[in-house]
Amino acid sequence: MNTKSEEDYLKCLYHLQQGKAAVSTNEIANYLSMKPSSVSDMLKKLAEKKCIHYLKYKGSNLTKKGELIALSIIRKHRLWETFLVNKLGFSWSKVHSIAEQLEHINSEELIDKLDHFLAYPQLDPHGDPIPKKNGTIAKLNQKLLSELQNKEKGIITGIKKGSPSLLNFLDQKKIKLGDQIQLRSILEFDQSAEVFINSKIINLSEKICNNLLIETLHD
Amino acid sequence: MNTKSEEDYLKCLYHLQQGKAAVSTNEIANYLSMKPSSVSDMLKKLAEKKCIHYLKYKGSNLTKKGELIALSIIRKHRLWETFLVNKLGFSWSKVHSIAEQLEHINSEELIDKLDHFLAYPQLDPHGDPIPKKNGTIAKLNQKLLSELQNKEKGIITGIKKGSPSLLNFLDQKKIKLGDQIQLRSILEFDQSAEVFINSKIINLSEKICNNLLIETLHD
DNA sequence: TTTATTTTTTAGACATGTCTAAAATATATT
DNA sequence: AATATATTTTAGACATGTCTAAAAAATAAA
Repeated sequence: MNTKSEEDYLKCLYHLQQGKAAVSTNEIANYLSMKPSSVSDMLKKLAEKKCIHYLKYKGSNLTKKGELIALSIIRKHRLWETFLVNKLGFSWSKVHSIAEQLEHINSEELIDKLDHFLAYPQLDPHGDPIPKKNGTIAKLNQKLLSELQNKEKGIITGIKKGSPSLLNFLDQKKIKLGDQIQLRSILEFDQSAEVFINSKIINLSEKICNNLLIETLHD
Repeated sequence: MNTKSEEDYLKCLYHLQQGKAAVSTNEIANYLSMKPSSVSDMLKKLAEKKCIHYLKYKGSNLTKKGELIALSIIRKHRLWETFLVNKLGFSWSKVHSIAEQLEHINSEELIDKLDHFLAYPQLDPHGDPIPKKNGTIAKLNQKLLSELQNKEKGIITGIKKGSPSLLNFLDQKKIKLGDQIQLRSILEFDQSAEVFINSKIINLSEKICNNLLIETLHD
């Protein structure tokens, strides 16, 4: 078993190493709000446990073993966030710090049952993919609504330029980030879209389609 | 804020001091599977934080402050147990160790929302009363089914002599510990009871009424 | 390519919460 | 009441995970 601290480092490595070959000690220290010397100590320990590859002065990155641990923490974090928002009615923005605590609870059966209770969600409330039990994780696949294939569905994860007027429009239509949406058809004459959302079909203008980010789902 | 360790000691004190004037160091050590010397150290610390009254060589007990902390931990523990059983489908016997972890999660809003989600339960799945947010806690009020007032309701929390044949009978009738039950009437000629349980009315013999423990509820 | 700067590691300190062994106190026995 | 036994505390050690300050290595600048 791993300590909370070790888990935090592995999760941090996972987030920082995306794409990169190695992560520097300073980056980690900065991310975790710790001193580089503390990070050095922990990196040594994680290397001994075969969770990371670590070359002094050169940086570190996760081994397969470390990556699987990181993914299981991220899985727990995102499932708990989903629970907090979907079941307990928390808002979006307040769940992160609570999930940071819950992600360290240790019980495989708990997570299996939570996953089932939530009906095996694919994305968390922020639109990030939830790793599967076996450690696979879907790549983010964000598109504009206007780029969706016909009948393709996904989850509204954001808007293109942060224009507040669009947020207001969505609000007024009772559309929230996190809602599922499916493209039903694009109308010829004005390129507006017929979409299925919240159990009904509505029409969204071309401009809106060009500014609404959708994380596509494939089941 | 208190550490997990401090919380464990306070909760332990709460459980051990019921009725007694003071709890001995050895009792605590035994309950927590620790050495008495470790307990001494912690008692000193908790006394400094005004969570306990502590007289060297004489034993300790909770202050009002310590008691409120203990009750808030017990509240969290029992709410989480209720969640695990009622929502996630855990069995009775497996929830304790998971709740031991969850009870240390720190977020008042989380517990408020969980309480609401569970519809403000009064008893946990083991039939123990759940402390209220303000620190009040109902006294256990276990009676035999045969001692219930007419129309009184409660939760089945156990059987008198652990007779397995009664458990089998309950099983067969799909009655479980934790089920709510209400006495509707006692029939004159054989003292058998008409009770409302699991959305239907059934008849239970006098013998069964004399062996079924009910934790009565008053709302 | 030598020097200055930045990054990283090492060495040693500290807090927390545990332990063992020994000393102090309380309780039980005769 | 004196002695034996049991309980509790103290003193000192250790592991974990952090820190500061100094040394070592890598990188950038002149």
